[in-house]
Parts: sequence; structure tokens; C-alpha cells
Amino acid sequence: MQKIMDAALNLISKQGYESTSISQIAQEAGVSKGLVYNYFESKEELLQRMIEGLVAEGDKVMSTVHDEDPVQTLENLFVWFFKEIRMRPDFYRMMTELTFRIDIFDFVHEIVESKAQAYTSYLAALLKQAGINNPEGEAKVIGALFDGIAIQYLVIREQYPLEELERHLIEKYCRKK
Amino acid sequence: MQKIMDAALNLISKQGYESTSISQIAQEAGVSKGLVYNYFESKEELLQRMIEGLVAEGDKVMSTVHDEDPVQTLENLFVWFFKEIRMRPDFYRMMTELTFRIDIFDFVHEIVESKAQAYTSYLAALLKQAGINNPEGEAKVIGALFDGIAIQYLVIREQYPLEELERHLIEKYCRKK
Amino acid sequence: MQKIMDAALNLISKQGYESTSISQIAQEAGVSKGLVYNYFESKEELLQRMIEGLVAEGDKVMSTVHDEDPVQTLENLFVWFFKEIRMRPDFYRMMTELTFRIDIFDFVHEIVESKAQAYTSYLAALLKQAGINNPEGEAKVIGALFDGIAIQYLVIREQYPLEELERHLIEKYCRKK
Amino acid sequence: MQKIMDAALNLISKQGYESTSISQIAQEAGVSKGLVYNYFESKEELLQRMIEGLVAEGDKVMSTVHDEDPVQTLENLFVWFFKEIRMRPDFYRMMTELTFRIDIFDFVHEIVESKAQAYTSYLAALLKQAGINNPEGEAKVIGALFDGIAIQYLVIREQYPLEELERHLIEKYCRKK
DNA sequence: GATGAATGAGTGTTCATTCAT
DNA sequence: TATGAATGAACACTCATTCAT
Repeated sequence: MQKIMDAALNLISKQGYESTSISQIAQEAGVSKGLVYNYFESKEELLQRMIEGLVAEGDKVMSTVHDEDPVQTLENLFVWFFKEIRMRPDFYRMMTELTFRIDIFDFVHEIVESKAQAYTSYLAALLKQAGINNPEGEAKVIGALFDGIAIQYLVIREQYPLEELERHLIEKYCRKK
Repeated sequence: MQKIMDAALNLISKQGYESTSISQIAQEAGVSKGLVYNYFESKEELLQRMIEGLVAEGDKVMSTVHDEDPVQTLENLFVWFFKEIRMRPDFYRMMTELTFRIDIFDFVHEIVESKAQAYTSYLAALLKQAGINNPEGEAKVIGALFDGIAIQYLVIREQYPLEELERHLIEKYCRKK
Repeated sequence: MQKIMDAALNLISKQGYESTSISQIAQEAGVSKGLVYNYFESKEELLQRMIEGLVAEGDKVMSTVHDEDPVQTLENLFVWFFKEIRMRPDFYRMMTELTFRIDIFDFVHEIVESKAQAYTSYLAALLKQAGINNPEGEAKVIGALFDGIAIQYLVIREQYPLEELERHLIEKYCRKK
Repeated sequence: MQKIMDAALNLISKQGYESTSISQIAQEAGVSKGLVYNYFESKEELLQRMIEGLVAEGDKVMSTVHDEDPVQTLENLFVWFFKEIRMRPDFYRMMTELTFRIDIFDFVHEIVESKAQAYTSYLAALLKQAGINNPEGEAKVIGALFDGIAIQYLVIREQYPLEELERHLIEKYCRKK
């Protein structure tokens, strides 16, 4: 079952959902087509369960971010974000692509929107505690900035100066004298 | 022919390329399936020609951005960007989605990368003329920020505080005392 | 109109009837698709009219074969046959192919059968006049032999020793002491 | 799988390759269109595999033709030929038709040419051993004659005096005093 | 007479899904 | 639990045919 979901993520993130067939996924996972349907009712359910699993994994890691010191938490959050896109680029690439298919994958849209909102609120709260001006506006800017960094890194990969940006941002928001 | 491309953009931007059939496009455009193939050799050629046309339109408008004063040019550029995503969200949504299908739509990838590079260089030059510190690093940040703003606006649309961000950015980069 | 039929023969004999489109024929003939339909009601009618024309041409030539001397007529007939397949291989290749499509091109079947019968009767009469034993049996053998020579020549062409066979047969049937 | 190939042979031999659709074949075989593609990658592969199978069957039978006495072998060969076209007229009809589609079915062309060459060589050797004059020339004539007999029988069938010709030929070549 | 834009039924092929084993 | 044969709806694409110009 995990093998199936791994294979699915691997293929779908590279080829897209429609261009990836159940046969391909089964073959990549080393099982038969029929078995996929023992575990998942449909191709869409496979996608949904896979995404839920991956989102939960991300949540679990994110829950370790909290620290007594809000500035430290902020830094942890930044570090977590950069670590995530570096470690699971396939997942984020797939999510970005699916998010834009509004008419078709409503549930992805919902997940992404709710996560984004939660993230922005959390960020705003931290910024406020850290004594930063206009924390809500700044949270929006940081949120957009992170989305932009992610998107650029996921597309051009090795050429993208991820470390530089990471350092720059931490410097700017967490080391401010 | 224009009706066909309009219908294609409309549907593909909402459902994705694979999930949009030629039949659907023909129906939406109010013509027959066969006629689509009188104008375009294949579904992929339709996509390519459509993108080329839309990119050219964008280029034409962008060429009016230049001004003697670099700060004014910078402001024009910002205004142009926000106007673009507001006026042609379907186009940008489609492009973002296709950009991630590296294995399949190489030509989109190439267009996007070359545009991004040109845009960043131009931005860096303007920032330098405007006397801003570390113009290249700053250009990257702004580039990422704009991508992020675009992505968030394109997904959540009406709820996104686009005007607020626009004002905020112009203030920050062009009105600096 | 003749240009259209020439183009059609040329293409159909090489690619087959189904694999040759009206567009191709029109293009090869240097006219528009629509014009083809001014002259011929349908693709099948074009085929039929073309075949009728070509058969008539052959008949015209064959009518010059007759001579007072039956042995000379026989020789003329042989010479005519070899000349035909050498000069119009495309036509005979097309006819052979179509003849086998019993369920579809009934009219070809009919033409071929009636021609074959006429030919064999004529041949039998000549052989009888020439004093040959069992003229009807022999006519059948010669008929089959000619079909066989034709088919082999039409398939392998240059490599086939057509002259040798021509000489051999005339020698055997017309020069008999 | 055999049912599919039987249905395909049946239909293609009567209507031709292009005029026979996969739907028709599936329907005639009593299976679904999709199943055809479980067994064969494409329509052309179906054709190729079918032909290979049928050619192999023919080869197997032909290998029983040989006898110590060359004249007896010759007679066996004649008998084999007449038996073949009587028992598998569909196969030979289909092969003849496909052989003429040089531009499209190269592999058929190759099979037929190589078989014909092998057959003619074998025949020439037998005729030589049987002490017949000009065995190579005679082999070519017999080869053509057989093709001609086949073609005529395959087109007009019941009306064709196959037995008569069979007897006549065996008499002529194998019973010669 | 001559054109080619327009149509829609049909083709080969794919693939999510079912189900007997 | 696991397989893969079987299905049928859907797809991209082709092409004979029509018709306004």
C-alpha cells in the first residue's frame, strides 16, 4: 500500500495526474493492477488518500516547530519550510499543479486554502509577538514570498540559490537587532 | 480561429490540458471537432500557437513600460504586473500549471524560464539605477514575491487583497524617501 | 478531369484505395477537393469511372489484334498482353488488389470475371483454329499462366525475366513446326 | 486469441485490411474491442502475428513433402499446393492482396518474395533430378502457372475447374513416360 | 467552373474499472 | 490477498462529403 502510494507520487509529480495510468503505477510499485483496486476504490481516492497522508506527515513535523521564544519559533518555521521543499519537491510540485485544476480537484483546493490560511494566521501571531510592525500585512508578504520561492525552486531546481535566500530571510526577520 | 483559442484557454485554464478534450473545446467555441483540425494540426499545436499568441500580447504591452526615470519605470513595471494577472488570470493559471509538467511540455518550460530570466535582469538593472543596495539579490526576492502573489491570487481570487499588496510594494520600492 | 483520374490511379495503385484520400488525389492533381466532387459524385464513382475508362482503352488496343491468320492473331495477342502489363502496371496492380475485395467492390469483380471469360473463349477459338489439341483446356492453362506472369512481374518488376518468358511462350505456341 | 485471429483472417480476406475495423473484428470474434489490445499492440501487429502463424503452419505441412524419389516429391509438392489453396483460400487471398501494397506492408512483401524464391529453387532442383530439360526455366513457368491458378481459383472459386487442372499438371510433369 | 471552410461519423487506441479465479 | 482477462466509454485524429461563395 505504501509502495503503491510512493509509486503514484513519483509518477504523478513528473507526468501529471491524467497522464499517469493505474497500470503504470502498479508496474512501478511491482504489483498488479487489480491489487490497487483492493486498496483504493478509484484513481481519485488513491490521489486523495495519498495527499492526506503526505499532508499529515508535513503537519507532524511542523508541530515540532514551536518554541517558547517566538523569534526562535519563527526561525524554526523558516528552516522547516526550506527543509520541506528540499526534501519533498515531488509532493509540492504535484500539489501546485493540482491546485490549479479548480473545476476538477476541489478537495485539493480546499486543503491548500485551509493550510495557507492557518499558516498565515500562525505567522501573523508570531510576528506580532516578535514585535514587528503591521504583522498581518507582513505575514501576507512572507506567505507570498515563500510560495514564490517554492515555485521557482521546484521548476529550476539546482540552479536556484535556495541557501542564499534562506540565509537572507532568516537574517532579515530573526536576527534584526 | 480566435473563438477556438479563446475556448481552449478558458477550458484548459480551469480543467488542465489533459482533462480538456478537443470535443469540449469545439463545443465551447460553437464549431465542429473537424474544424479545429483545419486550423491546428494537433491538440499540442493548438496549445503552442495559443501560448505564443498570448505571450506576444504580453510582450507588446510590456514594451510600453520604459520611462526615462528608472524609478518611474519600476513603478510602471509593478503596475503592469498587477494589471496583467488581473486581466488575464486564465492565461497565467494555465502557464503555471503547464510549467510543472517538465517531462511533457518542454517548450512551455523554455518560454517561462527565458521570460523569468529577462524579467529578473531588467529588474536588477532598474534597481541598480534607482540606487538600491544589492540589486541582484533584491531582484530575486521581488521576482519570487511576484510569483507568489500571482499564485495566491490565481488560486483564491476575489478574497486576495491584491490592491493592498500593490500599494504596499509600490510604496516600499518607489516612494522610498 | 483526366488529371484527376491520372492522379487517382497513380496514388491508389501504390497505396490502396482506402489509404488514398480525396485530399491527396486533389493535391496530386493540382486542383481543389471541391472540384473532384463537381466531376464525380463520390470516391467510389471516381474509382468506377476511372476503371471503365482504363478498361475501354485496353479494349480499343485489343481490337487491333485480329488477323486473318489465327496463328498470327495468337502471336499478336501474346504480344499485346506483355505490352499491356509493361505499359500499365499501375492499372493492373490496382485491379488485382481490388478484385480480391469481393464484399466491397462487386463491380470490379464482375468486370474482371467477364473479361477473363471473354479472353479465355477467344483464346480457345484461336487455338482450335490453329489446330491445337484440347484447345479449351489449353486456353485455361494459358490464361492461368498469363495471370501468374502478370502477378509476379507486378510485384517484383525489374527482376522478373519478362522478355525471356515472352519469347519462350511465342516460340512454344506460335512457332511450332 | 485464436478466435480473434480467425475473425480477423475471415474479415480481412473478404474486405481488405483497411476496410476491416478493429470493432468489426472484435464483434465477429465475440469479444470487446479492448481485449484485442490486450493481446496485440496494434492492428498491424495483429496482422503480422496472424500471418507469421499461418505461414508457419504452411511450412510445417510442406516439410512432409519430401520423398526419396524426386518424381514422387514433385507429385507431393503439386498435391500439397492444390490442397493448400483449397483448404486455406482466405489466407492466400489475403496474402495476395497485401503483397500488392508495397508501400505499406513491406514485411508481407519480404515474406512472399523469400517464399517464392525458395519454392522456385526447390522446384528447379527437383525438375533437374527428374531429368527435365531447362529445369530453371521450367520452374519459373510452373511457378507462374501456380500463382495464376491460385489467383483464378481464389476469385471465382466453385466455378474454377481445379481438379481438372490438378490432374492435367500431375499427368504432364509426373507421369511422363 | 472552382474553392476551401465546415461537418460529423468513424478509426485506432487508451485506460479506469470490474470480476472470476 | 492477489491476479490479469475483460469491458466499454472516451480520446485524438481522419476523411468523405456538403455548400456558401
